[in-house]
Amino acid sequence: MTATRRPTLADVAREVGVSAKTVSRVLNEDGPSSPQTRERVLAAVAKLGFQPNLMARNIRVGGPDTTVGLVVPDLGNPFFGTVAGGMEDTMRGRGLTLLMGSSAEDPERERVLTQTFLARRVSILMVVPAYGADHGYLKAPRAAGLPVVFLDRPGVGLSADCVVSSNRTGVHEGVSHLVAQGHRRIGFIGDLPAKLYTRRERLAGYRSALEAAGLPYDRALVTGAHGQETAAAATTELLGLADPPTALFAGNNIVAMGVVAQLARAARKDVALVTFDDLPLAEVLEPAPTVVAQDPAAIGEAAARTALARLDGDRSRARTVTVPTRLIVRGSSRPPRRTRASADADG
Amino acid sequence: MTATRRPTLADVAREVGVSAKTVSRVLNEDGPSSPQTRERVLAAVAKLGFQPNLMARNIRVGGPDTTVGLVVPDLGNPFFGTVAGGMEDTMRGRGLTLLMGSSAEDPERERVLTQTFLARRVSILMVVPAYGADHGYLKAPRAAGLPVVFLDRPGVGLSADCVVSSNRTGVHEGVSHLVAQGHRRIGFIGDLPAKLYTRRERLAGYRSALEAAGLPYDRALVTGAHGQETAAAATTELLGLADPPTALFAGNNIVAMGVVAQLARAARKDVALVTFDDLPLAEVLEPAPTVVAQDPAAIGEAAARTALARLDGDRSRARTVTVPTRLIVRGSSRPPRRTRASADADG
DNA sequence: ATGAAAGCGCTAACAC
DNA sequence: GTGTTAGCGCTTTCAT
Repeated sequence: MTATRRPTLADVAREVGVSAKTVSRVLNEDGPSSPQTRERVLAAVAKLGFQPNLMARNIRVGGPDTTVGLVVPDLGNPFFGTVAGGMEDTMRGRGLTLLMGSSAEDPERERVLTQTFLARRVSILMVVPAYGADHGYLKAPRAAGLPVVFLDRPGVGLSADCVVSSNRTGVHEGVSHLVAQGHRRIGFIGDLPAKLYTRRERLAGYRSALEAAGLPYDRALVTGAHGQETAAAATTELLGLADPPTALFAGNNIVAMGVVAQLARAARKDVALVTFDDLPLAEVLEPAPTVVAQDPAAIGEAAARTALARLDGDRSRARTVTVPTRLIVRGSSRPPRRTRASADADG
Repeated sequence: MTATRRPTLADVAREVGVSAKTVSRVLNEDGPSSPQTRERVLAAVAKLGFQPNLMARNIRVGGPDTTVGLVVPDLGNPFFGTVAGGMEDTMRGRGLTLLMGSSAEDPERERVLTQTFLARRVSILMVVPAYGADHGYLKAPRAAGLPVVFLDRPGVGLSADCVVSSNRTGVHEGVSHLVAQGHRRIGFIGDLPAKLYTRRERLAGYRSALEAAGLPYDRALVTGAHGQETAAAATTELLGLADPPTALFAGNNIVAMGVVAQLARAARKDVALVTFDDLPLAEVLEPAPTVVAQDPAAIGEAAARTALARLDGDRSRARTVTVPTRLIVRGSSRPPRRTRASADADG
């Protein structure tokens, strides 16, 4: 089996006995062409199995490639997968293809990946910023007209469009719900590192809810985790406090899974729980977790729409789109049992 | 803010006062270059923010682009996301970037996506075939040296490398486990359509396990579902039979979620369950599902390794790599309660 | 150690 | 309606 060279425009032209430009015209429905040549060109294309080289085309046309570069921290996390899906659905109509890669939450890898996207002359760049990354190096490409959109978290060192969930108000709502159920001591297990945007925003929502309820902010009740195991450990730690919380708030989907697992193992059905991000099979768990659900597909769509508007010439200043979260009340956010601690507090 | 033109090699050359080729040499560490020119070129590159145009490079070099095209049926399904992650980890060392798109399980969309990948001259093409798709059109590119690997399901109309889970033996093992627990009537809820490769293979494993145990194959116990809701309905249907199953086997992760949810809603903890694919938070569910776990990351890695070997000149005939599944026994596969039906059967 | 010219596969701009 | 020429940004080849 010899590796046959892929046919080019010129090969097709030769086959038909016309010029390359004519073939190009037929294929791109550019200028006019007689029905007959049209026919014959198409036949030759089919016969040779010709496939236009998009790279060559793009290079000549000079415009950007019809791809969208997307950097996420983790391909296996369904949250980002669903974001990508929403994005793709919105982009398909424009003939844009997704270039996708994982930064593994590592700024260096994010940078390398971004650079190869730039080298490919993507039409649009979408980035879920890795913690600690600086995006100053995107200033020039952005100034040159490349739409840049940050997802889930704002970028650093660069003012660009950004699409995030309503972290603060979402958490506020979730925590207020716990307060309304009668909880006075509510633990917060955020993501890590503590300076991560989502962590800060969500913690702010937690604090504002406490404040609104006239409840004190107790640092001992606030911790963080990265991954299911550390979230489980954090749960154990909070529940082991001298004056333990009667309810917990979990700061993202992974943390939530760790907390749910640990509460189940410890058979602590008495501890109320609200999580950020919905969980698969949530309604089946006992108790079923009350959640502040994000809408990842909507995030992807919003990002796509924003970027396409830029591509279409929108030169207004960078804006932040906030995609609303939704509180889904299930069984896990029940009122506190009256323990000695809470009885004391009430007294 | 004027849209500054992106600098080219020639711009850098002009800035330094050397020829384009010299700049090219420095950047690619091709031929020799004096330390001084090197220095000055690098400085100019940094100053102008020059970014080589990969498309232009590839076009001249003639080889394929350093991208890998991957087509999956659903970006939001973590199974495929994890496959992609495993793949990417293996590819990164070779400087390959992932082009990823969703076919939405639609042959037409799969074809369009594949064609744009071909037009981009990807180095490798990876496809999770949509049901009903025919891949004959990939013969020519494959003959021309493009490594093609099918994932999860074999391709149709084209003999190419393929990486699949050990569907048949995995299910055999899972069903045999139920048999060993004393179950005699085991329902099978596969995926749909019924002719889908994974469905057929898994059903074959079910039948072979029954046969090995000397149990009859009862068509009434075999059904299928697509999506969580229909899986729940199928569960209800099977359990409503005159002579209902005491155990169920769920044919994939989505079906599994529907079955778990329905069993929970119906409070049927007496029904044993084994699922294909592990579930998030499985250990926390009550009862915790026994599963035949796939290893999606390993599938991605195996696919990547196979394709890279082809890229490196491996011309041996197409092979199928089978990635082993693993039976994880949890609480859901308990022995049957003695019901009248089973007592009759035993008598 | 460096440069000039030619060309990768395609299309823009102008012929005719 | 079709062909010619030039050139996108880069690298190859061959000089120097």
